This record gives sequence, C-alpha cells and structure tokens, in this order.
Amino acid sequence: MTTGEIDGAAGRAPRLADVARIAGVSVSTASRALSRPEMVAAGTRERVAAAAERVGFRFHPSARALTTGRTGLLALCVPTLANPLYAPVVEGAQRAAEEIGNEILVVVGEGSAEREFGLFERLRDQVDGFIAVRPHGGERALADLRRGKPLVVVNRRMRGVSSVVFDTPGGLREIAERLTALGHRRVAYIGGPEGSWMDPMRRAALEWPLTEAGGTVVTLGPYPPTFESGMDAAGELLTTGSTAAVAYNSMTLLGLLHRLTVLGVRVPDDLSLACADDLTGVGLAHPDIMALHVPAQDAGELAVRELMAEIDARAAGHDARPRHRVIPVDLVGGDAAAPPPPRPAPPEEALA
Amino acid sequence: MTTGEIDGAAGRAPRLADVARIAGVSVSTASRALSRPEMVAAGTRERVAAAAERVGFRFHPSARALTTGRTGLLALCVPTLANPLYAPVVEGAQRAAEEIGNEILVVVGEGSAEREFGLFERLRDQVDGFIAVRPHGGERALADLRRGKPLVVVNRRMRGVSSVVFDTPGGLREIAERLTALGHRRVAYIGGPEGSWMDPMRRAALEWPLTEAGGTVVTLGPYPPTFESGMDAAGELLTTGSTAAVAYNSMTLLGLLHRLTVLGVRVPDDLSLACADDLTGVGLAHPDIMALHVPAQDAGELAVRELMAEIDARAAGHDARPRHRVIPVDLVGGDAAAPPPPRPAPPEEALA
DNA sequence: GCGGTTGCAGCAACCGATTGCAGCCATCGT
DNA sequence: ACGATGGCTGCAATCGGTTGCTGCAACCGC
Repeated sequence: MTTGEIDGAAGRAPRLADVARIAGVSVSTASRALSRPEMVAAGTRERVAAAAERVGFRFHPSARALTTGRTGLLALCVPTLANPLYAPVVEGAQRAAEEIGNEILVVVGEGSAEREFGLFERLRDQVDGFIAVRPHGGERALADLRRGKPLVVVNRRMRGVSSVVFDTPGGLREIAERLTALGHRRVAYIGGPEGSWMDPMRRAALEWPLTEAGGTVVTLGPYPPTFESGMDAAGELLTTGSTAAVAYNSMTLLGLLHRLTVLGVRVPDDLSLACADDLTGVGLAHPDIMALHVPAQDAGELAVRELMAEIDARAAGHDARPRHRVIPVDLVGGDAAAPPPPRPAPPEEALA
Repeated sequence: MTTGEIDGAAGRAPRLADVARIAGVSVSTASRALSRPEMVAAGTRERVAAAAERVGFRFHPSARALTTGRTGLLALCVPTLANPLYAPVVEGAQRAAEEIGNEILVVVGEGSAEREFGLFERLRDQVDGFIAVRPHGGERALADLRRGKPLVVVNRRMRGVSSVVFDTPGGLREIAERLTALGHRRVAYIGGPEGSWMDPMRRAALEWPLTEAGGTVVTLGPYPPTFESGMDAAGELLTTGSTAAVAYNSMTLLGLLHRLTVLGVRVPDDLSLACADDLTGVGLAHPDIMALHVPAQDAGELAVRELMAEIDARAAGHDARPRHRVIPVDLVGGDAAAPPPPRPAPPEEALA
C-alpha cells in the first residue's frame, strides 16, 4: 500500500545511488550486485539487495536502456484486433514477455504492407525486436528488416526468418480423414478471404485425403470471414450436392449453420459441418460439428521466447540461425459426427 | 530505401552531435533548434533542420526520456482483447497516439482489479499516463492511481477521474421510445454478465420510456455475452409473453435470433429485436433489427487526447480538473421494425 | 553616444544507470 | 616470507540528449 518512500529525499523515486549509500557501497557495486550478482561477494550482494528492497528500488527503464541499448520493449504487429484469432496471440505474447520483465508494444498493421513497414520503421530504435503476425510485406523486405532488428514471424512461413505457424493443414487433413472414414466423398470448402496466404494450403490439406479416397473437394468463395458470409454461402453450398462442408472460419460456420437451419437442413443428419478454428466455441457447443482448436496463446508465447533467443544471441555476437516452429492444433467436437445421408443432402424445396 | 547513412561514422545511428557538427553549431543549439524552435534564430534553425534531414537524424527515445521524464508511451488497459468492443477502442487510441508521436502500450487486465493494479504498478515509471477501459478497481484505488500518473477512464464514470463514456443508455432510451411508439408494452431485456457496471443502467434506460407508456420491462439473465447465451435465453424469453426483446450485446442477439428462427418465431412479425451494440453488423444486415452503433474508435481517440491534456497540464504545474465526455451512439437498422403481433408472441407449440 | 534591454548561442552540469580499468587485499605456491 | 594470482570494489568515462546560466553583440530610447 505505501509507496515505499522510507529513506532518502522523500517524494523522489529511489535511485541506485540511494541504494548504494544505504548499503554502504559504491554505485557501481550496487549496479553489479543487482544486475550481475555473480560478480559481487555474497555478503555485499545481500546488503545491496536488502537496501534495494527496503527503499523499493526499481531500475529506471530509460536510464538503463540508454547504456545497455535494450529497451525491454518488443513490438508485436497484428493485421487487426477485430479478428478474434489475434487476441489470444497478443495475450500469450504479453504473458511471456511479462514473465521476463519485458513489455509488448502492440501495433495494428491493418493488412497493409506499407503501413506495416511504416510502423516498424517508426519503432525501430524504440524496441528490441519485432514479431509480425501474418505480415503482408514481401519476403525480401522482411528479410531486410530482420537484418536491422531480430524478427519472428507468426502464421506465415518463409526462409531466413524465424517463424511460428499452426498446423491447421494437419488439422484439416484429420477432419478430411474423419469425413472420408464416415463415408463422405463430396465435401465443400467455404474459402477464406481473397488473397489469404493460408487459404490454398487449407484447401490442399483437405483435398489430399479426400481425393485419395476417390472423393472431391468443391471450393466456394472467396468469402470474407464473417457471419454474413456463412449465410450467403449456404445457398451456394446446397447447389453443390456436398454431404459435408468445411468453413474457413468459425464465424462463417455460425452463419452457415443459421441459414441451413432456417432452410430446414439438419446438421449433421443431412449435412456434416466443420471449421478451421474454434474461436466462437462451436466445437464445444455442438458436438456434431468438428472444429479445430488453435492454441493461439502458445503461438504468442513461443514467438516471444524465440525472439528473445534471437535478441540475446545477437547481443552475444553470434547471429542465431532462424528456427521454424509448428504448433499442432486439436480436433474438437465431432463426437456426434454423422455419415452422409443416403441420398445427396440438399432437399430441392429448401432452395425456394 | 537507403538507411540514410550519408555522413558521419557509418553504421552508427546519427546523434545530435553529428547534426550539430554538420550545421556548424553547438549541441545545445541543435537540441533547441529541433525541439524548441522558437528559441533559435530562423537561419540557424533551418541549417540544423537541413542537417538533421540529411543524415536522417532521429531522437534517441531513451536518452530523451531520461532527461525530460517523458517516455512517449501511454498504457492502455483493457479487460480483454477477445471482446470485439475493445478492438476499435485500441485502434482509435493507437491512431491518436501515433499522430502526436506517442505509442500505446496495450495491456490486458483480464477483468481482475488486482491484475489491473499490478500492471499499472509495473508500468508506473515506464509510461506517461494510463487509460483504463472499463476498469474493475475501486474508485478509491483509481483515484490514488491518478495521483501518481495522469489517468483517463473509458466506459465507466467516476468522480475525480476524467472519463469517456458512451451514451448507450441514451440509445436504449431511443430504442424503447421506438418500441413504445410502435405499440409494444411488454419488452424483455436479456441482461449482461453478472457484476456488469453498465447492466443496471441499460435496464433503467429501457425501463423509463416503457413504464411511462404504461408498459413493463422483463429482465432475463444475467447471461454472459455470447452466442450461446442468446440461444439459451430464447426459451426463457418465450415464456414471458414479451413482444420485443433487447439484448445486452449483439453476439447474444445472433444466438437469440438463431434459436428463435429454429423455433419458428418470425422476426419482426412475431417478435421485435434490438441490441445495445453493433459489433457483428446485425444492424446493417437485418433492417428489421435495431442496433446501436457505438463509435468505439472515437472513444479511444478522445481518451488519448484527454490524457495528453492532463499530462501536459501536469508538466506545466497546474493540475487539470477532470473532465467527463459522453459519446453519442447511433441507432441503426430498425427501418423495418414492426408493431407487436395482434396476440402475444410465443406460439405455445414452439416451446415443445 | 551611452547604459540598458533583448535575442541568440555556447559551456557545462545533469538525468540514472553501465562498464573498462585500476587498485586493493587475501590467498596461494614455492 | 615474498611475489604472483585472482576475487572484489571503486573511479571515472560514457550513453544521447536537455537546460540553467553566462556571454556576446546588436539594437533600443533618450
């Protein structure tokens, strides 16, 4: 509760000099006792620690940054905060940074490479490194950026820059396998937004097990990842004669589910559904729907750890080789998944 | 494209000393020319500016912070990033901060007063001020916090601390007026999460015009603000004999709409719907549904401006008196709003 | 024409830490 | 017992700006 102004000129925050005076050592010794304990005799170290504790000493971040060249700030750039996928990434990163006494500076790239680089440029000497979530910049530009400051990319893989990606394709493959095992042969894929880097990957992941079983994937879209899109896609979907549909996104899935229900299509009896994330909790709420639980927090944490490793390595002279981490996703729900209906799904009258 | 290493010892970022040397003035003059132009003769000022431009000079943030005591960082604490209401607040704040060369440090309070204060404490001497969005801490504690650093509160009003709030109650009153004008007399309110500060306000705002017209508000809940909750609330709603329902939140409204549709209740013929925000776009997508468009970006921007005013005032000695800003909300949709059905809505058989 | 402003620029101290180097003392080897 | 070694500690320079104070010169009015 007290602000800790026990000794020293009251009102001012305690400085290292105050601690040193109280502990009866020089400022340099106090500095070392606190930040490089192994360089100081045990007794001294404890006296300094006690003094620091007593006055509630805390390093002045700017002063420290000035000499060490490290600010304790990590920039995290996300395309938007409106997409609920990124919220847990940010929170995970924050947690990880917090644990090691760093802070995350979140900035929003708004899906524009130009703005992204503008931000990086502006923050260049204010942060120790960058995390770019689903960056829109070109590979060259990002590699250049990395030359200046350590960089970790999330949700996109590229050579020469450390990355953290989800194994969503793996999850989709699993979904596809489940569906084919159940007997589905014609599966619709409700595509994601135009220009999505991941969209083709996802489609491909879905396609593999299906074609192997002699089935087909019908691609719909592109659609923006919204509830509305799901509703829009429903009509198109029913014309395809698919017995199952996989949505790019769980928000889209909700819209799809809504419109299908209105049209009298029963899930999963007439049509099986699945989606590539689990941000709205569909997977848990509807056991008949398959969803992929994406541990986005882990990605944030991992990215921070990876970034710190690069920062430390660079500070120590030896530039770290980029590493690529893949985070597995979990198939949730689908316990009540159903085989395809005896006859192709869409009851014609439902289209009225 | 070039990093701007034109003169000086290549590789190192240019310092003020480099600029001074090139411009042929002392470091102090260079400093003043750039940060307090009015203290320097026009000619000198231009020479310095030109030199700075030429070498791509930028102030070293930490060095500057060390002497001025201002870091250019503003902490913004939100309860969570998962709630889409806060995303635009953050983005608005970021925009505003960016314009004046500051950065926003976003932190997540996770709805815990304890964590909130822990964060504030940790960031105390790293930022110039705080913005607390929907803070959970007690009034006393927040007022204390303000004594230490400038503080602006968003989405909560309290004495002694500047605030920015939405006029959601005003919007709800408008909705209530529209409903009563259409002839509705029994309106259900799907309550928000337990412990919500705003929930009673919203209910009250709804109640006023209704009781004045001789009607009633039936309160349901509390419900967490999710799609699921809406689905859950549908059943309860139908037992109340209401002819209209207002949801705390648009996500809940979507769930409600979904379940109602499944149950065969037509909107708005059997039941009119409205909700207190517009984050999922319902208001635009369903012209028969009334929603409140909440300009959350504006709140973020306004909060930053207010905070900067307090920071500057405090730096100048005279402590600013707290100000309270109210941001109007817009009623969107509802163009196709309907009067109550001839007989109370819930077709008994729908409850089966 | 002279004392008194006024405007502009520079010197040097300072913000709060870190760190290379030097000095000190104790311990060790022989 | 004496020089060498090594572990601790302190001095002072440094990081990159800011700012109070001083000094200089041009300009003012009388």
